[in-house]
Formats: sequence, structure tokens, C-alpha cells
Amino acid sequence: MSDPQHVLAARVQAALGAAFGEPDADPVIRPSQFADFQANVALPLAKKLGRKPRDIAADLVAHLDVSDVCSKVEISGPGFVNLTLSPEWIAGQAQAMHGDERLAVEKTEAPQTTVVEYSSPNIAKEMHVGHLRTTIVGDALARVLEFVGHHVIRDNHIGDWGTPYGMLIELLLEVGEGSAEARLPETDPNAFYQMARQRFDSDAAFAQRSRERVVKLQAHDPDTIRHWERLVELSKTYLHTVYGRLGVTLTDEDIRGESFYDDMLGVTADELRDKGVAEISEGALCVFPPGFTGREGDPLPVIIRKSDGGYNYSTSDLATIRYRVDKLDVDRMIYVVGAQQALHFQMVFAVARMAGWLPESVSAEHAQIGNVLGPDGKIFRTRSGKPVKLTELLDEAVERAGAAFDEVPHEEEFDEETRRRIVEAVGIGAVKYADLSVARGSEYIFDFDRMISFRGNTGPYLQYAAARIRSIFRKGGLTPEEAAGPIVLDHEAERALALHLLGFGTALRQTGETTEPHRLCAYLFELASAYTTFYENCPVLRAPDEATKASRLALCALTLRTLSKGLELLGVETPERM
RNA sequence: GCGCCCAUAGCUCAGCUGGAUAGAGCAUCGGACUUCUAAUCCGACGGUCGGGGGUUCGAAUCCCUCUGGGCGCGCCA
Repeated sequence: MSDPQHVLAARVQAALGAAFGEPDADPVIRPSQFADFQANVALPLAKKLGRKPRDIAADLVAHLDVSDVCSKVEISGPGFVNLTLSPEWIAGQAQAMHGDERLAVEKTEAPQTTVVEYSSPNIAKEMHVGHLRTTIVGDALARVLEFVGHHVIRDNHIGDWGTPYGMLIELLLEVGEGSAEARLPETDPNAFYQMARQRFDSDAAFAQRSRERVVKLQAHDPDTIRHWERLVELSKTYLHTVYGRLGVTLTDEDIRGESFYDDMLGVTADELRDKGVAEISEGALCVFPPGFTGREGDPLPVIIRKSDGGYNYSTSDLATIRYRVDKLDVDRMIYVVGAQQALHFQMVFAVARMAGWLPESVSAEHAQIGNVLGPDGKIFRTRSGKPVKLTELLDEAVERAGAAFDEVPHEEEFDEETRRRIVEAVGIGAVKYADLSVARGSEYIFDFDRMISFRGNTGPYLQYAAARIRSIFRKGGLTPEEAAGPIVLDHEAERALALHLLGFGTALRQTGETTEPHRLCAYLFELASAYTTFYENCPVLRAPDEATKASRLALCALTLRTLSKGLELLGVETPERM
């Protein structure tokens, strides 16, 4: 336990128990502008106990034992308890963090089996920027939750079973399996989809065959299934390409698409009917969860089985919940999906609870993802109005990173391959970090110039901070592992840096609990800022004496590891040099 | 019509679940390279937190209301 906020919380809580018999009161430890932290508990407690806040604070301080942790404790204002940590304590904790494999981030005491459902593209089409954000955010959440000790099940709930497959299969048959066009799903899925769409819209016979093909598909006609499998395989290859370039951890093992639940849909619907949860309305089997109303104030249905006997994705999502609860024994499900589907998930969760498939002990959360907007404030599209293609977007980011790279005079020559890898890491990292650093539910305006900038809360800024640290070790002729310390904090910038380092675990835990990666981004940005201030003020290799140099090298090494680990958990690479 | 989300500096965004004087980056202005990467740093300027009411010791944060935007609302996903 190295996080000061936790240490102080425990101490204050002990004092609360001793002084007032209130060991369970929230000590309300917050960062302070007048000290390192402040405990605000005296004010609400004064209310509860009917005493003056300052008296409460005084009593609290009298019972507070922080002599080994704090150098100063004082009461100020209406009853705030300002806590200033001693540099020795901070240094000791930083040293411990430095010596720890996991940077003193303890694994959670209550590990949960957690499904993170993310990316989930409809593989009939090409991925676009919309998919990018759910993929990036979901992957970061999966990594963070895993690192803090949860059992994470990544779940790529791809759309591989919908109506579009009828026409895709018909198109595949039409162009011939061995043809060049038949490989499009692997290289340019959208082109293939558009082609099918166009045939569907312009040729009634083709459309008719497509509809019949959907029926055959759902009836598991062997020949149709074979073609479908072929298409899905090609799509998976395409996904691999994209995920590989993005550095996303999803693999084939994580794919559990809609087709996976196909044979559970019937029983799901039947059981809902048998339990009396679902009823027939206008020919369709529906559930009307209480509290949801539609346009005319009438009850809003979740359609379980269409009047034609087909199923929608609500049913598929319900089957998915049952599977996860019954077979995977999950404690928590996180759906990293666009904010537009909020109502859908609310209703599906409600139905699952009604049916008894989703016990109170299991949490189901929709981690809403806001839209990415263009410069005009509307859904991000190309000038011609089409969705922006993912690969082209990434290419442009990398190209811009390359231009920036070439503008800067470097001390050494980079061979082409090294340059390519740096520029790729910076370009991709910039795009990913931009998705992560904004609160996930917020929409944000996509802006290449901002995200590729080396100033502000951007990927490149953090990468650059790490690269500068590595540069110091190269110049100094030693590795970060060799910088053992001991850490001593004399300069204000050293102290501020070390203190900030100690907050890493809290940042990770909060990110996992709230499913908000931007918290980790904010932490890392502040860390990089604190490092830069240190860098400007505290010469490392030219430190005044050997002890100071050893201490600063250790701080550099610890910062580098924290920065790298943090970025790694966000899925952002840190190049050795830039 | 109902429901959900949003409105914070000229622009793009934070604000740690109710704490003291609301923060960053960009832009603007002014400084710092014979010094470990200046792709950087340090200042300055800039906000009646959309309006109004309420809850309380204390509100950008919670409640109500109004204004102005976004999204969703029966057989698509």
C-alpha cells in the first residue's frame, strides 16, 4: 500500500474510531491546494454529532497518528485538516515502488470474472471510425482490469449472422469463389458490401434470392453454411489485419459472434413465454418491461420473436447474458458500445432481470461511447459524405507523424525501418490516445493537428517524455534496471514527481471501477508534466554529487516504468527514440 | 409527446462522485537553447460554470424549472 490517499484514509479512519466511535465514516481525503492532501470529514461529522466543525477537527487531529507519514498536520478554514507528507516517507514509498515488479499496484482483494464486450463490428461491412473508439476503449479497459487482478474475458460480439449475409453469399456465388472480387471481404469489406447492396437494390431477382438465402442460412442449409463460413473467415482475416496494426489484444479466441448464440434463441424465447414474461402483441412475441414508454405513452416492447418467426438482436443479447451468467459464471459485464444503444441495453437488462437470468449479484453495465464528430460537429465523414475508412485514417495519422518527425533535427541517423516503426507508433498512438483521453461518453471533434501535437494531453507528448528518459540512460551508459537509488527528495520538483508516482495504483483502480480510461490518461499526463518540470530543473547526469545523481536516475527509471506501463495498459506503444 | 445524454475561457476538453481562490492544451502576448531530445519549458491574458429557483455550513457537481443542442422510442443492428 503505497498510495498516500489510501494510507491517510486508513489513519484518519482509525482516528475517527478512537475519537468519535465512527470508524466507518468516509474520511474524505482529497488532494489539496494548501497541502498534499486534506481530510474533509470534520464538516459532515460535525453536522451528525451536533458539534462545531473545528472542534471535531481538533479532536480528530489529537487522535491522529501520522507521525511516520506526515511532516505537518494543521486545521484550517471551517475545519479542513491539511496533511503534508514528509519527504522521507514519500521517498521510502517511491523506493518500494521502484523495487516492485508491479509498481506497488496490489491485485484486488475481490477479483471478479468480468466480461468486456467491445469492438463488435458487423463484419459484413468495413470498420470505420465509429468502431475504432469502442475497440480502443474496450481494449484499454480489458488490459487495466486484468492488471488490477480481475479475470477478464474479452468478448468480440461480432455481427456475423444478420440479414446482410443473404446478399453477401449471393454475391459471392455470382462473382465465383475463386475470383478476385471474392477476396474483397478480406481486403476491402466495404467495397464488397456496397457491391452486394447495389445488386440488391437494383435487381429484384437478386434481392429475392438473397432473402431466400437468409432463410436457408438460418435453417443451417449445409451448402449455405459453407459459403457463410468462407465469408466469415475472410472477415476474420481482415479483422486480424486491423487489430494487428492497432495493437489490439483481441484474437479469434475472443470472438463470440451472434451466430454463436443462434441455437439458444428458440429456448430463450420459449422460456420467456412459458414464464409469462413475454406475450404476443401484434403477432410478435414481446416483453414490456415496466417503466418504458414509447411515442404515445404506450408501453415499449422488447421484441423477442418477430411475427415472421425471426429473431432480433435483443433476443441474441438475452441469450448472451444467460450464457455468461450460467456458463461463464461472470460477476460483471461491461458493454463498450455506442451511446445510442443506451435504451436498448436498459431494456434488455430489465428483461433479463425479470426473467431471473441476471441476478442482483451480477452487474451489467453499458459503458457508453460517444460519437466521433467531424470538424463541422456532425458525425465524422469524408467530404463526400461517406464514413471515413479506418485504414485511410490511420495512414494519414502516420503520415503526419512522419512529417513532424522529419522536421526535427535528430542527433543520429535513423535507418528507414527504425524511422518507419517510430512514426507508426507515434501516429497510431496519437489516434488511440485521442480516443482514450476524452471522457468516453462525450462526443468529441476529431482533429489530427491536436492529437498529433507534442503539447498537451496527447499520446506523442507522453511518448516523448518516455523517450527523453531513455535518452538519459543511453547517454549515461546504464540501463534503467541498474538505477537502484536510493531515492532522496531535496528539490521541490523531485518531491512533486515522486508524490505523483505514488498515485498510479489509484488511477488504475478508478479507471477499472468507473470504466473510464480518460482517468488514466489524465494521471499519465500529469505525471509526464511533473517529470518535465523535474527534467528542466534537476540535471541528472550532471547532478552536483553522486548521491543526487543516483537518486535522480532512480526517479527517472521509476517514471519511465510507470509511464510505459500506463501507456501499455492503454494500448499505446512507447518507442525507444523519437 | 416521453426517455436518456450534453451546455464550463475565443476554440478543444478536464473537473477525482458535495469542499477552500473552477483547471489543462490550442490561440494571443512576453520570455528561456555554449546545458541529459527546444517535438520542450516558464510567465501573462482569458470564465456571472446556458438562465432562474431550491437543498446546506458549502453546489460546476444533487433536486426542480426554463432555454438551446444531440440521441433513442414495434418487428434493422
